[in-house]
Parts: sequence; structure tokens; C-alpha cells
Amino acid sequence: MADPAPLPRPAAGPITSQLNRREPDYLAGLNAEQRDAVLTTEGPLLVLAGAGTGKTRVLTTRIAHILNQRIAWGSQILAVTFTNKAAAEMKKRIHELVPALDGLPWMGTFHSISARILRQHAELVDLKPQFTILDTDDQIRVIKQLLEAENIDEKRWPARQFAGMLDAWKNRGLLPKDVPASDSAYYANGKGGKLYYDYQARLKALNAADFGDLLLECIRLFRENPEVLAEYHRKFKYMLVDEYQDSNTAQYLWLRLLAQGKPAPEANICVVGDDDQSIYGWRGAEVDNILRFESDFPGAKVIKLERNYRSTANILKAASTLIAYNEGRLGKTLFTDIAEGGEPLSFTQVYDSEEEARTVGEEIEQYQRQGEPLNSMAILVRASFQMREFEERFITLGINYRVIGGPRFYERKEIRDALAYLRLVAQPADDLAFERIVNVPKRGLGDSTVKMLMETARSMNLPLLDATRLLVETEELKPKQRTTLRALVGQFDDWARRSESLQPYELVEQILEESGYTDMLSADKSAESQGRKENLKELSRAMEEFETLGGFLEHIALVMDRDNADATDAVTIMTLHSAKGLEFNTVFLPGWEDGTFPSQRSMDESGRAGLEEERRLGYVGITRGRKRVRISAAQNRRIHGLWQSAIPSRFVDELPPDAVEVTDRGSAYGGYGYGGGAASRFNKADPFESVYETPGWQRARANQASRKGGGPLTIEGELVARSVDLGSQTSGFARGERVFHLKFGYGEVISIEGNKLTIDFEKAGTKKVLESFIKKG
DNA sequence: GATTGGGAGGTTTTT
DNA sequence: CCTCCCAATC
Repeated sequence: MADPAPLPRPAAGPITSQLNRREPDYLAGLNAEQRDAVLTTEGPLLVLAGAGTGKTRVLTTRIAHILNQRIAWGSQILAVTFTNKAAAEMKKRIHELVPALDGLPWMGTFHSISARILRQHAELVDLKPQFTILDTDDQIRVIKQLLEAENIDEKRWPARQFAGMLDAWKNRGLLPKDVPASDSAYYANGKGGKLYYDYQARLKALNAADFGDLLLECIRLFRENPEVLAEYHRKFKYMLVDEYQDSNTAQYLWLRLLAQGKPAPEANICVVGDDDQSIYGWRGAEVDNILRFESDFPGAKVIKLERNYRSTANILKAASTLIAYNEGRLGKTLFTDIAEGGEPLSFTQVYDSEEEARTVGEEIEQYQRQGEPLNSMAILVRASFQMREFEERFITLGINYRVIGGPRFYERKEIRDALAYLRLVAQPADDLAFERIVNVPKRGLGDSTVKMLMETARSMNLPLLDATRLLVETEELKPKQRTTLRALVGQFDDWARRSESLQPYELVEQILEESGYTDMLSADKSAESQGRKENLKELSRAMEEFETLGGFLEHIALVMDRDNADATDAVTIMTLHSAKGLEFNTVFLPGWEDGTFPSQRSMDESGRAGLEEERRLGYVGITRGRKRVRISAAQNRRIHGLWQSAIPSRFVDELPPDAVEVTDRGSAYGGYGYGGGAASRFNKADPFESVYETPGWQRARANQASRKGGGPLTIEGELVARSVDLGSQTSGFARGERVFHLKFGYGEVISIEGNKLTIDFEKAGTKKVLESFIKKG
């Protein structure tokens, strides 16, 4: 990586391959670097693949090559992807390339592969093979119970916060004993570390693992059981990892262990990634992993893929110019031989998010009339709250759309209830599931009854279901509850018996019927209940393809995304994060306002690094477009119900002017009286242009205002002051000031970000609150 | 033990 | 704006 010199560009034109008569078909059409990446099967290999350079194709072809040339059996290949979607795509393509497979390669996410390994050696990490995989929701519930047991005020120390810390620790590969004292002291007056111990103990009692544990326990398994690790060393002859820039420390350790089967210079490990598309730093991804690959695996070969097959020159130019503002890159330059130029990118400023949705809707209809299918268009937003406006508009216009990654199907209440029943059938120790459904539908079992069950369970060290089984044989419970619970236990025994012969989808239908869940929904007259019933039908439909209950539950826990790939023509709405790896003819990038994108929060939390990650997100967004990229910014946006004005994203100013066309719709509506920002430096005709030296949008706004307002100097001065006011977001409070909050009492202002203040309260600790809730002390 | 209403707090991105 | 949680009430 020391050599920053660009690789020589391959000669244009088709690659002549008459030299190699026996060359397999699948190599045809690959350029020199791609081919090199496919054929270099031995030894460590780092492929740096820019956006749209055929990365997926290289990976799949490489696997196909290994199989076709009989270099290894399918089952000797381990291919790790970052999302389940990517894994599914890869499987599909490999099936196309290699119809007759000898044993399927292990393909999946770090998490799903880890789960598979752990199920085989569960006892070695104190689990049983059918252990439950907890999602965030379950996790929070466990934490809440622990907080209650420790008498920690959940108001002051939110469970979410601790969940976040747990996650961060686990991402860094830290077991309870490894947590730095400073970290553990931070939460709940120093109880953080102890809570981590308790939490893990609780999980073992539940026979459960959370996402982080899948990796950590796998690492522990390998470390503590060299013979198990050796088994996998013998098994996996070839390893591939996609999106390596997104791997975190735990994943890195995991991979290192598995790759140790041979001395590092001989390891057949191929990692593919793009430092410019590293967008998961917030959840512990370490770009450094990709930067240090060469030192981890001395003698590693490095191949850069820079020829972009996707986008027009204008799009690539815009993306490259933007990303060049980041420091600390490995440095790749994308180039293309697709038609010169192409349509310029567009930047439009609009009055508010409603107008933004309206504008996008109009443009979509226009492209549609020109014959573009809706499938070829996508709206990529920074945060999911931006989606709603578009959905509403598209419903009015009758434009088909599909939301990816929105509220997840499997997180809906009724689905989780149904899953809780299934989990409990599959795994009677799943207390979380038991608690969830013991009184759903209503069975007349209240807190006091459940408390008694829990106390018994704890004192006898039994799962809730077993404790209940014992209790119903005693006189402890009131007769009514006893009868109810006895019946419930009986039902679960019955279902467990049936689960061995029935198909999972049949079982769930019977459970929903017999538990009274369906009746409960039928009796519910509210608007949602019909939808809930349909969701449950869809659940059972989704279960049809699963042979075993365990298989289905595994799928649910790990593959949260639903198959949205129905055949209907529809515009896609999704976040920038979930768009990585996809491409569309036309891409809309709304909400390019400072604070929204780049997101204020990432900048607050991670400063410069946060800003750079946001910029990479912008790069990802732009490079999703094949033909057309349309960026917009709203001058006003409603956040938490409050109107806030905003200036266009600083990233807009970082785009190359000659590749971007600027239009302004905002001024037609007027903002808050100071005009609607205009074309900034792109507007070369601006007579005031030369007067201002400051780069950026505040200047543009002043320009625009003065043009409209007449008396340039005074008004301008005032306007500049006002826009600065918005830009730096001065608060009515000062640092160090004593203030009063209705709920938290007295405190001192520590820091100010816009209308959010961080305050050290005398009683409630340090909190971030909205200015509007604060009074001078 | 269930139901209802008020109130406060939180809203990025995901395996 | 929306959801979750708690407390008061039936």
C-alpha cells in the first residue's frame, strides 16, 4: 500500500484471448485486474474494489473457478458476506455458474456462520444446541430485569444505553473480564462491569446468545479448544471475505483464528473491500482491518479494481471529487469508458420536505412517461424518518413504491408474539418468550401471578415453564390461575409433541388458533387487527419453505430482511446504508442539508471521523446511480414536530461545479423572509459573487437576500447575522449557566449544540435535553 | 387485574 | 409527531 502510484490502465477494447483456447467461458469479459483477482487463488490477496468495478462478479467467478478447476470442493470454501442479501445473491450466481455443485460452500454473514459453528459445539461454550438468538428487543428486556434486580433507576440509566455499551464491548471482542475499568465505571456508578457479568450469566441461564455472543463465543470456542479450531482449519481451504472494510475487531479476531491453518504468507484468504465505502464505523467497524491486511498476511498480493462499469463520467467525477475531501484514504481513482459526460447531476433546493417529495414525484412521473421503469429508480435517504413524506406523496400520486429496511416485518408485535410461542415450543428454557406470551391473549394472569412464577423459577433454578409445571401441582396458586396455567403447560407439551411431525407452518397455524390468539384479533375492532391477521398469514406463508422449526427460527433471528423482491414495478425507498451494493439508473438523494446529511449526531459523536464517514455515505449514494443523480435540500424541515430551517449540506459545495446543474425552487415560496438560498458558487452570473470570500451557503443566502431586498449592506448585515445564528445555532443559554428543568431539577450547562443542551443535573446526572424544556436557574 | 389517559422522552444507520 | 411507560381508576 506504500506505493500510491496508480496502476497502469488496461488497454481499451476487448481482451484477446486466442492464446488460451481451453480458457473457461466464465473468464470471458473480465478485464486484466479482475481476471488476476480470480486466478490468484493461492496465498493472501487483498482486492481493493471501487464502486461499480465488478466486485461481486470477481468474487463469484473466483469461487466458480475454484470449483470448476477442482481446486477444492464446495464444502472447503468459506465465503463471508456482510449482509444476508449479499450472501443470497452470491449463492444464486454461483448456482448459475456451477450448476452441479459438490457440496455447497459455506456462505453467509459472520453471524450466521458463527451460529452454525456454535450449534455444533454448543456444550463447549455452556450452551445447548438449540440456544435462542436474542435480538435487540430481547436484549433490552434482559437488561431491564437486571437493572431492577440491582435497584438501578432505569430513568437515570436507560437500558438502551447499556445495550449500546454491551454492543460496543462485544464489537471490540471484549469479554466481561477484559472491559477497561474506565468503561465499566461509566455506567450506573461503576456497576457497568458487574452488569456485563450478570448479563452473560443470565443469557446462559436462558440458553441464549445475543448477536455479539455469536462471534465472541465462537472466538472463545476456537481459543479454548484447539482441536475444534484445527478441524475447521482442515475443512476450510479457501476463505473469502466481502466488504472487509466493514468488519469489526471481533470479526477480525474470528477471521484471524480461522486463517491460521497455514502460516500467514500461505493462507488462502482473499478479502475484498473499499475503504471509501466504509460506513459502519458507528457500529464498531474498523477500516484499519483493511489497511493492515498486508502486515497481517506478509506477502499478500494487492489488486486494485478501478474501472467502473456502472456510471457516467459526470457521476464518477462528482463522486471522486467529493470523496477526495477525505483524508487517510488508500487512494483509488475510478475511471470509465462509458459515454463521455452523460447527464449532469442536479441539485435542487426546495422550500420544505413536502415540496421535496412533490418534486421527486413529478420527476419520477416524467421519467416514467419517457419509458423508464419504476424499478430503475430509487430514493436514498440518510435516515428513515425521511421516508414517510415520500410514501405519502407516492400514495397520493399512485406511484408504486417499496420500502426496504423500514419497520421490519419480524419486529411487529403480533409476529413477535407468534414467534414467542414457537420459540418456547422449540426451547422450553426461553423465559423471555414465556413472559411475553404467558398472558397474551389475556388469560387473567397478572403481575402477582407472574411474580410468583419467577420467584419459584429463581429459587429452584428452573426455567419458567418448568417452574410453572411444578407450581400447578401445588396449592400455591389461586385455583383459577392454577387451572389456566395447567392448561397452558399442557398445550405447550402438546405443541412440542406435534412439532415433531407437523410442518412448521401447520404448527404455527394451530398454535395461533388454539392459544386463542386469532380469536383475540377477531374480537379486536380496531383498525390494525385486520392487518395483524394478514401479517400472521404472511408469517405462515413464509414458513412454508422451512422443513424444521429450528431452521425457521434461525432464519428469523439472523435474516431479518424480508424478501421484498416481488415482481411488481416500483420505486425503491431506502437508506443510504442499505443501498450499498445496489445500482439504479436514476437515484434521488434528498435531504442534503447540514444536520440531516451530514447527520448532526455523527458529527457530534465522532467529530471529523464522523464527518468523513458521512462523506463516504454521500459517495456511496452518488455511485449507486448509473445515468442520473438528483440531489435536493429542503430549507425547512420538521424535526420532532418543530420547524427547523436548514442550510444545504456542505457536501453540495464539494461537488464539481461543471458536473452539477443547480436549480432553485425554494425562492418561489420564500423562506422565512430571507429568501431561499440559491445557486451558490455554481451561479456564475451572480453579480455579487466576487464580493464574498467565504465559501459555502451562508454567503449564497446573503447574496440572494440582498438581491431581493434592495438595500444590500444593512439588510445583508442582518441577514448574515441571522444565517450565522442558524448556522452556528447559538442558544439562549451559556455554558456554565445554572438552569432548571421541570423533571431533572437544577443543573449546570456543560455544552450546547443548537437547541440541544448537555446539562449536568445535581440529582439526575448528565443529560442531553432540548432547550425548550429548560428555564434559567 | 384490566383499561384508560396523561405525560414525558426519543427519533441514524444494522448483524 | 409518535410511542412507551406509568399511574389512577374501574
